[in-house]
Formats: sequence, structure tokens, C-alpha cells
Amino acid sequence: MAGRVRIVDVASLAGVSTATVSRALSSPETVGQETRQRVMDAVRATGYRINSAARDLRQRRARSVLILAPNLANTYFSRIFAAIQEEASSVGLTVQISDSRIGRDKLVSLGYDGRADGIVLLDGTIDPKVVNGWNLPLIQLSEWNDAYDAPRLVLDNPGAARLAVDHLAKLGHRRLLHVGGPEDNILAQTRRDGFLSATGELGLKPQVLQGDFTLSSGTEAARRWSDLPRRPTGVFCASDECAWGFISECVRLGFSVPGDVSVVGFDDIDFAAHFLPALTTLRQPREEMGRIAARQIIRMIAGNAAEGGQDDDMPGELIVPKLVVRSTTGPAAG
Amino acid sequence: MAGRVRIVDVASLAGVSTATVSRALSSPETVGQETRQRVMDAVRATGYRINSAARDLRQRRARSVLILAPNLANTYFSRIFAAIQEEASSVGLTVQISDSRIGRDKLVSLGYDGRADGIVLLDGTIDPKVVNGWNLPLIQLSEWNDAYDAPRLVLDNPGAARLAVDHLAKLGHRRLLHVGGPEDNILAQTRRDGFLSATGELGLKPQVLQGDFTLSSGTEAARRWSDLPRRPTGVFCASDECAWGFISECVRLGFSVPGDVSVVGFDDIDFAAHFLPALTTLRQPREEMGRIAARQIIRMIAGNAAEGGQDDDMPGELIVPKLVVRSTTGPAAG
DNA sequence: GGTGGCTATGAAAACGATTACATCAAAGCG
DNA sequence: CGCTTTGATGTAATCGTTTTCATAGCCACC
Repeated sequence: MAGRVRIVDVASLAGVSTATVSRALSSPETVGQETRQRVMDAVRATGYRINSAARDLRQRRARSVLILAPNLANTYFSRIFAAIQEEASSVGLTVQISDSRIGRDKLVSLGYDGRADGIVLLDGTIDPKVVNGWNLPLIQLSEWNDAYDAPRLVLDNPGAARLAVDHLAKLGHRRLLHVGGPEDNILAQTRRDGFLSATGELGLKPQVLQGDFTLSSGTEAARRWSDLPRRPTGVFCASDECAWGFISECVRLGFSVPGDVSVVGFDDIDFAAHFLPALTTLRQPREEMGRIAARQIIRMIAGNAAEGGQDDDMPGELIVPKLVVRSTTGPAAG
Repeated sequence: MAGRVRIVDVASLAGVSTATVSRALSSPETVGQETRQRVMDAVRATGYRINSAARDLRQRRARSVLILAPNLANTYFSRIFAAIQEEASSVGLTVQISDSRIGRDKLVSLGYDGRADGIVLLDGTIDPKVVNGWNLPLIQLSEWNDAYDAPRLVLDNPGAARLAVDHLAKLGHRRLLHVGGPEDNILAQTRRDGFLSATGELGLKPQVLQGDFTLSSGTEAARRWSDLPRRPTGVFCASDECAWGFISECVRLGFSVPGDVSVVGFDDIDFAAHFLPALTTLRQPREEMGRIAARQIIRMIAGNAAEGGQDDDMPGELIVPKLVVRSTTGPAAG
């Protein structure tokens, strides 16, 4: 008795109207004791399950949040997804996930088609016209874009870079290198800028190589590093993957870490503590970030439904990173 | 001019009926050249976007597939998700993702609420009554359960275990250890059984420790290994994470890999090639698996819509693993 | 010129819930 | 005892599409 049971079937079995069934299910207290029981029995007997499409249409809401991220394969996101999903599920919201690089038109639709009533956006490179055109509660997470008209929850990236630089400086390193991320990425930009201003203030000699957060870009950077005339002894990479790519290639090239070069990563992925040597890095509390963002979008959705479209006061919460010192950094030689 | 534009608005602007607008959008060839043009112009002028809830209700389909996986935070899945999402998106399907450990009742609803018209299931531990009760196209991926009445796409796990054992045996290892996964996991079971029968046939001495696929279970296993009287020299771990936990702890305890012990992992995650030493492992083509599964569920959904519920002939496609020899395995001493 | 077969369109009935409004009985109150 | 209030229920409109008919115009063919 599955799939094709409608609310009228329940109603007729219970000997009441569909209105009563609906009420018995969504606001039981408005329905008589005995009637409620009859309805519940009928529901059980028929195996009735609500048809969400019908309810969504009538109520003009979807009980669903949409997560948009560039490149779902990136393991950086998985913990965030899990946290969001958990929070959302706990208040009865389902979660849709889409790659944010699916093409402008599809993207526009996602925010318009009535299937989501809130968006968690992890991509700062989407055309602001598209983002601001969606008429939905939205929160920016991790990445952001000043042109988006929505609250954000992001890490203090410049502060994190400063922590890395200070750490390396304190160990005596004077020639510092940053292996950054893609030029159009806001995280890459702010980490690099933080690196440059921190080194500047300390009167250190900064150099920058461009990468793209990946293992192989770290590997590539290591080769370029080894060709440098007076090799930097302190390296700050924009991601743990990049850092590990850098380190493993250095070792293959016959250098020692941290003997010849100290390396700081970024993110503190699960493997960081288990690499050999264990990676010094900046911890980004991804699970917590996902959780907070989820709670906020849930509040915004609820508020939106209640107050009718009043946007939040758009606070920009700043998550503070933490330096985790392990074994890929050590005192500068000499 | 956003959000509140309905098909009637487009229709009246174009001076046609809603039926014509609908047709112009979904089957343009059935609509007159000039009318079509007028409709398209009106769509553009109003910024009309379809309301999916209404369409889903009317068509009784959701253009959406649901992915169910145990523990979304597990990075093993991310590449699979990405592949599925990509395939799904290319044919206009959206993707919902949910943790499969959300509680029986929510789980039942997910398959019934009309929001998904196909399911990719990556969890073999769900109550078969629930799974078989869903009246939807479904495919099992990676994990499976014989009681599920649905096609599956899985790796040849026993075959993979055999590859690992043969490799270690060929290197001269006689005392072999398997660090397995959780007892209730079908992957763990079949890999362990494959290990046991392969070692049995070769007349080798097998031992088994239980783990749970994680880094820390590998670490723990390494400690237990080091306490063993006559330590096994060849180790086969049920996942790369576990293998790396094992190796890094061995090194910390003062052993050499592969000098004192050879280790084979499972999965070939991105890091495997970049660990120091690089990990010998069994490659599981996760992206390809996701892609094939997605294509199949798409076919099943299409077939379902066309033929009206006829299930597939339930083929059980078997993916063949490949041994990737790197640097954590070497000849047995003596 | 009547019949049949196109093609292009519109009117209106679905799809399956929720909910505003009406109804009716029982109860409270002076 | 009339009048209002309250609580429980039913009736029917509604959400925004798609799709089945029905219709109308046009051409062609014997």
C-alpha cells in the first residue's frame, strides 16, 4: 500500500475531511482528541506520506536549503556539508547540494525555482547580479564577495597569515615565501595580502609564487623554490594540500624539512597531524563554521517566513584561526 | 521584477494562453514560429522562472536524485558526489544529499515525499524493509546489501584483497596481517574474507585486527602490531587512511617502512601518491563509479517514466580494482 | 464541394496538499 | 432564556503548472 496514498484516502478511511487530516498532522492541538486518534490510525493503516510538492506549492516554501560550492570533490568542504546537513535535518529541512560552476542560467534558476528557501554560498566568484537577484535568505560562508548583499561567516584570513609569519619570524626566518592560491579567489587574495603586510611590518623579505591550493601546485612550487638563488627558509602555503605537495617534493629533491626549510600550511585537515613530519598549520574550524552558518540560515528562513522578507542586519561574523605548531617548522639555520 | 512572476503573467504579456507558454518552453517545436518568438520575448521581459513545486506536482516527478551516504564528512565520498552531481546536472536533474543515519522515520519519508525520483544508496546497513518499501528507482553504490531489491555497482572487494595478498606473497612475506573495517560493514567483511581465503590458498599465516577505516584505528593497530610476538611483515589495510595511520605510527615507534614492514592500503585517495613514502594501494575508481551509477539511475528514472514502473533486470556490475605499487611495500627481510 | 488530416491554439481539468471562511453544537453569561 | 463565545469540523478556493480535449483554420484530395 505505498506511494499512491493521498490525503483524501486517509480522510475517507478516518471518516473526516481532508482539512481535518491536514490539521491533525500539522497542528494536532486544534483537533479533537478522539478524531486525532482516528486520523493517526488511518495514517498508519494506509502508510500515508505527505507529498511535498503539493505542500510546497501551497505553502510557497520548500523546507530545504541549498548549498552551493565550487568543486564538490574538494575534501575541504565535506566536513562543512556534514555539519550543515546535520543542523538542517534536525529542524526538518532537507539539503540540496550543487556545484556552483554549473553555468549562469542553471544557477539563476536554482534560486528562483521555489525548491530552496535558503542558500549557503561557498563561492565568492559568482556574478553579484545573479546572487543579489535571488530573492532568498542567503549566507556567505568561507569565501565571500563584497558585492553580495548578504551576511557572511568567514575566517580572519589576514590574521591567519600574520600568525604564520610571526611564527616563522620568531624561529629566525628572514627570507619568506608564500605559495598562494588562484588570483581570482578572495581567500587567496586576503591570505597573500596578509602575508605581504605582515612581512612588510617586520622588515622581512617576502616572495610569492602562485598556486591553486592543490597538491600538485605545491609540488610545482617546490621545484621553483629549489631553483631560487637564495632560497627562502620559511614557507607559508595557502592550503594544507599545497603545503604537503611542497614538502613531499622538497624531500624527494633531497632537502630536509624543517632542516632546510620550514613550512606552514592552512586548514588543518585530518591528515595534517599524521603526515611525516606532522604539519604545522592554521586551524580552520570547518565543522563549527558549517554549524553556525546553518543555524543562521535557519533563523533567517524562519524570520523571513514570520516577518515577511525583513533581511537580517547583515553581521559579518569573523572566525579566528589558531596556529597549530607541529613538526614542519623549526629554527632557521645559522 | 523577480520571484513573483507566474506563467499567466507571461501569457498575458505575450497575448497567448498559459498552455501555449508552457508548450513554447517545454516543446518549442509544437508552437508556431512567430508565437514562440513572442513568448520568449515575454519570458525575457518579465524574468519569468518556472516554479518547480507546481511542475513537480503536476508531472509527479521531481527532476531530482537523492544521494544517501553514511557520514558525509568522509572524504571518500566527495569525489563520488561530484561525479554524480555533474552527470545529473547535465540532464537537468538536481541533487539532494542526506546522511543515511538520520533516523528511520525521516529516512522513510525521503523516499516517499515525492521530492526525489531516484536514489543512489551508498549505505548497506539500512533496514531492507525501508529500502524495498521506497517505490523508486534505486541503485546501490560501493556498499550493498543482498536483501535490497535493486541493482548494484560495486568493487570486486575479494579480488582486490587477493591482489594485495599476492603482491605481498610475491615479495616473500609469509606472516600477513589484515587491519579490517567495522564488523557490520559489507566492504570490511568481503575484504577480510578475500584476505583470508587468498592467504589460505597460499598456505600463509593470516592474522586480523579490527579497525574502522580511520586514521586513528590504523594508529591503534600499529601499536598492537608492535606488541605481537612474531610480527607480521606484510600488512593489508582496509582503507588508505587506516594504512597511513598504521605507517605513521610505525615510523614514530622506530620501525622502518617498508624495511621492517610492508603495507598495502585501499582506495588510492589523492594523498596516497604523495605520502612519504608513497603508499602502495588498491585503486578504486571513485569518480568513474559515481559517473556510471549516475548514468544508470538516470536511465532507470527515464525508463520508469516511460514504461511505467518496470524495474531493470538488476545487473550487478563489478568494478575491477587495480594494484598500484609504490613505496610502502618491499621484499621481505631474509 | 465534402471529407479527412494537418497544425496551432485555447479552455479547463487535473496534480495533492493547506487554509480562509462558514457552520454548528455546546457552553458561558447576565 | 436569548446572545455571544468558543471549539471542532467541513466546504471550497488556492498554490502554479501541465496536459487533455475541443475547436478552428487551412490545405489537399478525390
